[in-house]
Amino acid sequence: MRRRGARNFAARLLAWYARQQRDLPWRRTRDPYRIWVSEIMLQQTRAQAVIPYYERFLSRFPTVAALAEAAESDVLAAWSGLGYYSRARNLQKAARAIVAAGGFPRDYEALRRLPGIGPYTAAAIASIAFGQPHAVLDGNVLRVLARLENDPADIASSRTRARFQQMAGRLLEPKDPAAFNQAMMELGATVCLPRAPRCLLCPVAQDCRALAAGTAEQLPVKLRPGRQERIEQTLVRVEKRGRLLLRQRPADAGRMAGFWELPAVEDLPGVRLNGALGSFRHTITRHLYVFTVRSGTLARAPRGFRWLSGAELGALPLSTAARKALRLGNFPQGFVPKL
DNA sequence: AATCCGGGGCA
DNA sequence: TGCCCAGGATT
Repeated sequence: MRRRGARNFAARLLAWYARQQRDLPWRRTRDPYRIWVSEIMLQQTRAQAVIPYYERFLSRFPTVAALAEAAESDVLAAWSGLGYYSRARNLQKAARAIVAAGGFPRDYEALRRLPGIGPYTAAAIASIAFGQPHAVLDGNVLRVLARLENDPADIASSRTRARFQQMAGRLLEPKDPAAFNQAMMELGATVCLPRAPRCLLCPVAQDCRALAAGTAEQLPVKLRPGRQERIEQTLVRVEKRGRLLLRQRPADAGRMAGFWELPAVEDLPGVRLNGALGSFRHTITRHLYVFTVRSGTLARAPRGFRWLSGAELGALPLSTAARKALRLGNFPQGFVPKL
């Protein structure tokens, strides 16, 4: 980059990546569909968390056509537990657009027009699946670059991001954009860690101005307090003849639309409450929910509710909060909520 | 430019 | 407990 030029930087990085990269399932294919699915799942989600979902999702929907033809509830059920469910809806919308267009888009601009594909994902697919010279900029790359340049700018600001995007583009090795991009992210994920970076193992330590200055652990700078809000709520598990009372969130609900969840106590006028089954915490973005779960009885299902068996639950998108609530007891028989 | 969207893993 | 994660859409 500076002292020795971008070429030598890329050479050191790529040599390291060739030896030290993790064996991840999406690195064993060049199928654009599989690359695409992996990139969507990896948005704001760690690789280790993605792996089991990735394998299951692809065995369930092996091709773009299979995904396009599926029922949305099946797609959501396969995504259930991964979070950010608009990713799954947009993935299927995009699959239908790809089928309608007659093929997978190959260039950055066309990829960028698909729902759920922003600047990062378009660059990732264009480079990894099609070898095009677009530099990715994700949380890992931002951190690596801030440290390489010892740059204290706020990475939450869009100006800083635009500047770093240019920087990444200058460093990019045009002979192998796929490996270069993945190597930058791999470095951030396994060596250039947010706290306690492993600088002794870093293949580009000689290029790093933050290491020389002793500021690596202070970088990157990210302003934005974002206070957490605490919300307490009581959920009720109402059972009748081996079935559980659940309700489906409306299709136009802002978050987790279409997901099945347990009723809160205020949703059930006339419910008779029994003992407490336990409590648990559940964080959604910046809200900390503290749920208490009680069992209750009710003669008939109120409007919008249904009685569901354990087998039926298994095939439906179930909120993670509902799963945690069901783990507190033994209902329904034989149903073990995955988590 | 600020907010919202899930959920888990880590020190 | 707070922070971060192969971000994107909406306002």
